[in-house]
Amino acid sequence: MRYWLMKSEPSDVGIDDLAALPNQTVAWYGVRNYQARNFMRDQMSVGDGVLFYHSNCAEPGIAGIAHVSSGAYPDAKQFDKKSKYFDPKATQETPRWFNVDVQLVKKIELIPLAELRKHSELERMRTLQKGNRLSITPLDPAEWKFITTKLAHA
DNA sequence: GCCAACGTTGGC
DNA sequence: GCCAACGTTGGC
Repeated sequence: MRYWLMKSEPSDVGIDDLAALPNQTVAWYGVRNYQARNFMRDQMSVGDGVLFYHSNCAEPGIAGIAHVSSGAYPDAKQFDKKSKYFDPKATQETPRWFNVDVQLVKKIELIPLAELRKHSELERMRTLQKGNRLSITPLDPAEWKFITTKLAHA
C-alpha cells in the first residue's frame, strides 16, 4: 500500500468533474513525464491512497481523497491524432505512455497550499519543495496520515 | 556525451 | 501575464 499526490488542473478535471463521472472514476491520461509515468506503471497498485490536488488555478491545494482503481494500461490519448496528448512516436505495439484509473473516495474542504506549508510535519513533502514540478509524487505514510486525519474535513 | 535552445509547469 | 525552475530535444 502506497500513497500519492496527483495534480490535476481544475480547468481540465477538477474535483467536481471527477464526482460527476461514472463510478466517480477518471483515467489519469495525459502524463508526459517519464518519472510520473514510471510511478504509475511500476509502483502503483489498486487501492493505493491518492490526494487529489488542484494545480495551476486560483486556489491551489488538496481537494479530495481518492484511490487507485486500476493497474496501468496504455494511455489512449497518445494514439489520438486530434488530442494534444498525441505522440507520433508511440505505437499500439510499443506504447510510450501509461495511466491508471483514479476513483474518488470523498471530496473534502480544500486544504490550500499555503496551509500545507504551515506544518512542519509536511516540510519534506515533494510537492512543497522549491522547484518541484512533478505531477505525481509519492507521500510518506506519516504525511498521508497527518493530512487525512488532521487536515482533511468533509 | 555535452549543452544551448526551447517548451512546460505552476505559484503568484 | 510573469518568470523561475526544470525537462526534453537535437546539433555537434
